[in-house]
Amino acid sequence: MSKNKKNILVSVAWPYANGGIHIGHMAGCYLPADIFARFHRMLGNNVLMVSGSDAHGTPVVIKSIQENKTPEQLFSFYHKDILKTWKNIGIDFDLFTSTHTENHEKVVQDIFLDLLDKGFIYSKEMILPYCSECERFLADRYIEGTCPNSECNSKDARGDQCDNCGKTLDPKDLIDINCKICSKSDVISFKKSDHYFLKLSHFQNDLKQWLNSKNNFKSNVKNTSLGFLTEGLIDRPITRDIDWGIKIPVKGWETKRIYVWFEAVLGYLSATIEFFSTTDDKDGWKNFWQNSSESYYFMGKDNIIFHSIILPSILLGKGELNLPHNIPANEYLNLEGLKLSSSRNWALWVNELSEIYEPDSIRYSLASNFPETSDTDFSLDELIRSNNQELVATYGNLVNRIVNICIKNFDSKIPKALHIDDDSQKIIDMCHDTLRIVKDEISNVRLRKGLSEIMKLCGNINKYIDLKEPWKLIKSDNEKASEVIWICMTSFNCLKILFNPYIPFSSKKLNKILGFTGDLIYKWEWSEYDLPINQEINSLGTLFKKIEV
RNA sequence: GGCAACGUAGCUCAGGGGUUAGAGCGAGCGCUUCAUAAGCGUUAGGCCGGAGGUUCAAAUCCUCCCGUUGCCA
Repeated sequence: MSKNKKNILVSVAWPYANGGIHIGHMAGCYLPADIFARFHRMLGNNVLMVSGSDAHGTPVVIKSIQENKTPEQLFSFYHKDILKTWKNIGIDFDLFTSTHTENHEKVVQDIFLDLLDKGFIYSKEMILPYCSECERFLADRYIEGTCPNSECNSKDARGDQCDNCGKTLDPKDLIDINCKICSKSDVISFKKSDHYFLKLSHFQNDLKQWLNSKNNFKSNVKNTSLGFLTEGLIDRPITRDIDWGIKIPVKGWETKRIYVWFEAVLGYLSATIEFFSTTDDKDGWKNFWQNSSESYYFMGKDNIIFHSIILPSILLGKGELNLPHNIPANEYLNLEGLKLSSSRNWALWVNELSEIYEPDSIRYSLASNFPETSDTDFSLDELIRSNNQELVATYGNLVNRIVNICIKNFDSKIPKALHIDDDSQKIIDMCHDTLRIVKDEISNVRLRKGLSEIMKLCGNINKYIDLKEPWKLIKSDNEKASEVIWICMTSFNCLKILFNPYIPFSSKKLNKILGFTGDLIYKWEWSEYDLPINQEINSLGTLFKKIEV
């Protein structure tokens, strides 16, 4: 670990291991986090980017019953599928683990016992729906019946809410209730069951003070969280009657498990501990959870309060652990105007998409339209358009036109500039400016703005080329032609850096085209003299392929 | 029902009390030909969801309404 560098923990929401990753997940958190992490690694900061599959919980159990598998088999299947996605699209985790590890279980149980010992966790009796056929307690949303609202009477009301009239329900009020899992009626009864509760109410004031001080939070995150506090925090049960999940480390509680929302958010901590457990520095995790380290939590907007209220409460209870530095939650990405939905199969799966399109094409089209301030819309037409009109026409073609001139007229060697005129100097200045601007934008997690600034630089280099007309200079003024080609090449060497967090595959290729060998360690540093004169460039074809429709 | 965010050119989105409201794409026109029919220039196109209010001044702040999304009950 280098000194005088920041420790940046990039925490990314844990995907449920009951399905694959679609473009909504990608735009919501995985790609933003990856861009952010790659950028900080380039700055030379100590970065740890962690996440993992959320293996436990009722949705995994239900899906496994439907697919006639064990929960473990189901989790294992999707965990592998998700790992494949990261590889396909270039999401570069330092550790992508799961909640189904011994390490995670131990971390969660230790914290559970610590909070229990401190009185932040207490037990209380609840009355819950129980299915005699399935022999299990059911979550409210797994029982259904007729809506008690006389103006509605919908037969598809769930125990927690009626989708038809939108009313929130108490499961006991449902008429003709039946079990959603076995689909039988007359099997539901209400039974007593003891559960542990997290004393959220205790943290109300500390959370309010903390949230009020977070001026770097975006307004949706801050206001949603503060609004939640205004309503008054209510203690929530953190255990369930289920047999798939983390065991409760207390005698007599063997038939119950810890509720996913309590254990999954602790995954960030357990994953950090797991990462360092395989190194010589077993206590290294503390560098990312204590003192001046900064933690960023990437997620979709539906997940905000788990990271702004629940996790901070647990961390405050445990003590000596940093609260989130920033929670750059994104809004939602729609697909052709409609909400993404796995159950209605309205989604584009990243693994399927990456079989057809280059990862950088997918990354670019998503990043140029990240839902950072409002829901945004995505379509395949838009992916093709942004690939062809922006990546191919503006950036790829820019590189290609100059590389061709260099190959044909300068024997594939980087030429030397004897003089730098004002126009050329402007390009160099623009490169420096763009590096500075984009650094600021990415640091503040305004990733879309950063990307558009880089494309603007591409446009300006194209303008410079049209102004200078090097294809004419070659015949009339070779010295001037050399200057123009050198300026372009050295600015490409800057573009390679600027684009690397966003579209790393093409940056790697550009690095090779420019004649560098081996895996260059990218740094967020550039000088016009970084590109050696006379270095031989490589003809490796275009950076991007046009998508024919 | 409550809270929060959002509603801006044909499309996707920026902006956010102060001269004629911005970008990219799409459309029209012109220039160019080194390049992946790529590049450059230029024109057209918007009572900034609706109605009130505050202000010398509102797309921007406030209230209400309508719509979209999320969370909570």
